[in-house]
Amino acid sequence: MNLKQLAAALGLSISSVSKALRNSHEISAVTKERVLAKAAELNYEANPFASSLRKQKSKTIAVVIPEVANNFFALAINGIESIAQEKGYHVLIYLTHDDAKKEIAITKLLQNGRVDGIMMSLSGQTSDTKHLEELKEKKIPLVFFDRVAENIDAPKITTDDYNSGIKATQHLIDQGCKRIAFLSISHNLSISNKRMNGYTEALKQNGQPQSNNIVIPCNGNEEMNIKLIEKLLRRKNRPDGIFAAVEKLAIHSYDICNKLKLKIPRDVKIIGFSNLHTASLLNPSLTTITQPAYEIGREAASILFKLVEKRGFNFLLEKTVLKAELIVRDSTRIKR
Amino acid sequence: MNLKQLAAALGLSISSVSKALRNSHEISAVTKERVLAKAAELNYEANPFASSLRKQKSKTIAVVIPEVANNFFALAINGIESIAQEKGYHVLIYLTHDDAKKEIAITKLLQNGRVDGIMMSLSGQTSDTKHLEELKEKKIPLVFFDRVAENIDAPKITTDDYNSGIKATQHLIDQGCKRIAFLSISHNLSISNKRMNGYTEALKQNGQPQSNNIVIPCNGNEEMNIKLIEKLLRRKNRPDGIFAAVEKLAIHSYDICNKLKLKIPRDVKIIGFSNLHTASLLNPSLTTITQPAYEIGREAASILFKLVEKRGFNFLLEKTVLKAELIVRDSTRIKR
DNA sequence: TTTATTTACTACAACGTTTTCGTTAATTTT
DNA sequence: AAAATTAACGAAAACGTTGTAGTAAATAAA
Repeated sequence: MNLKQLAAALGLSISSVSKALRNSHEISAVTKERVLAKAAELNYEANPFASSLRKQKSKTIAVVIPEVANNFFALAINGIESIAQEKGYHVLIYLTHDDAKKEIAITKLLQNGRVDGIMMSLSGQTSDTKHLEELKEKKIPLVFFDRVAENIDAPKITTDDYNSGIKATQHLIDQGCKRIAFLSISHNLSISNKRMNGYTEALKQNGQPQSNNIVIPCNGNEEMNIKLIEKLLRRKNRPDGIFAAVEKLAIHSYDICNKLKLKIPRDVKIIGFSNLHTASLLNPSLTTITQPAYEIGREAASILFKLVEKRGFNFLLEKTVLKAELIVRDSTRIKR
Repeated sequence: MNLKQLAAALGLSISSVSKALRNSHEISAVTKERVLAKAAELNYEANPFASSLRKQKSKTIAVVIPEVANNFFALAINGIESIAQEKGYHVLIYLTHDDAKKEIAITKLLQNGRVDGIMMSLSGQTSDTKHLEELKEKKIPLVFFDRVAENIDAPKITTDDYNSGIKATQHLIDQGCKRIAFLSISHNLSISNKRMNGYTEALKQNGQPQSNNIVIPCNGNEEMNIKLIEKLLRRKNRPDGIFAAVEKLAIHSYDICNKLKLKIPRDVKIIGFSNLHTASLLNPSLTTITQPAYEIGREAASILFKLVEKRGFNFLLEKTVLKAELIVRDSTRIKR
């Protein structure tokens, strides 16, 4: 069922039917009625590829993220999808699994007009950003969220990672921690670095010497991370507080504490960035810095659509910073 | 950069270049080389809409699921995406949020050739399946996974829900439970019904009268579900075992036990279908029936691509049943 | 009444591919 | 050497839309 057949069934020209369907003023009201009725009757739906080809618009956006089995990204997708559905857009999803090569391959796929815009959260392995600059050169609207590329000129939606880093670290200090370790992810990621800077700053503010900083450079490799954390907790002067830059590292820390028979929070207090909805049910419940993931998704999508719909407007390059929340639970509670 | 420009740059006709790019035997080896080189140099990528329009193929599939902030679906997407990436397909994602109306609206969107195939897990509110029949009528390849529509003729990938239901219930019985409640979701969903049938069967096998069955009909509304579960646990002869058809209901049960100061597993033992990766870290750790979500996604995607690529082959209507695993943890452990 | 203007429609040329069908020239077969 | 085949390319017609540029008839303005 295409325009041609529909037009034939109506005894009208193809162009008239097309115009009637998009409610052009060139078509009389009665004819529009007839066309709409017939289209509904024959279950006509415009071919999206013909439309896209002709209009040079795909009504589709891409979401490129490291993974989906992660509450933060899942919630962000929820937010993105809600806006996309409102606006009548379609959402393509691509997973990098924190692999820079995949990220590059994916951006290649998106250079030929398949999508009207891209929302992206960088892979932890991404250091070279040539592929992102290519997207900018091709004028494809691009918005970063959470794991942003600082050196690329594009809107960025994040949380206040630096302040949250301070808040988390200060909280551990307030709970009596003397030796606090920071579990970082990829030094390529600004979120990791900002959270770390917050950590460093909080220690400094509390008069701790730089030499007290313990930064564990975790990365994409799970097994390696687990080993690093285990090694950390086996040190003779092991930390009494852990600040995990990311949910997974907090979970690993729990596992290893269990393995090593270390009691949380008695032996080690743990805080982590996390959107785990079972944080309160963990044993012990996990103190978290929780990001407004859903809102981040919605905000990022809104901005992307503004870019998409008002092309040429490049005034939307500002950063949007949303507030993350410290939720204190048992994993950092002082045992009475 | 399009074929025309590329052809001009090469001094060849459009059709020759097109053929060279798809490695046609009509083009000499030397010319092919030249074309490939130039295409790479000029960074040529075929316009996907023109190709799709011409070939009547979109190289895109749709994944329609209730939600993404759920480990089962997130892992399934991982599986789907991994196969799609191998095959060079793109993945559109649509969330129904367990709303039948949204599901219907989404299927409408997918009827016009936008996708070559659809993978679907039904919303819990879906009772009428007319919209699914329409997809079948339009000959759009369709594969169900997990939350399948029994009455629609399409490949279905599930886990052995009935047997898992028996296993879960038997486990509770073995752990000494005398009054076991089943928290169902939507009576429209065959997975819920099958799990319930397993529950019923296990009770029967253990000589319990039908009147001992306690089935709580939960549904999409969270607050309502929480109230139902709370009411259940406030009964004077409250159950000493809960079998949750779905992860979220198990989590709610934990919350309510906390609220009512009921000790798990002492007062109530809890088991649930779940892919929660923190199940072992909960307080107490949660006994689960865990589905091979990633494999389900991969299997469903593989079958879909077979349907897509060998159109007309309708022999692939069989059901695929994968095994779910009972993982015993503390929430059902007999206290010594 | 003649000339503008508006109304309601149609023809047709894109959009960028792919593919069928020609068309030469070169090669092979008789 | 003539005929038949093959190799390598090009012209042109789709695919299904949309928008521009007509074109009649009807209405309004002169």
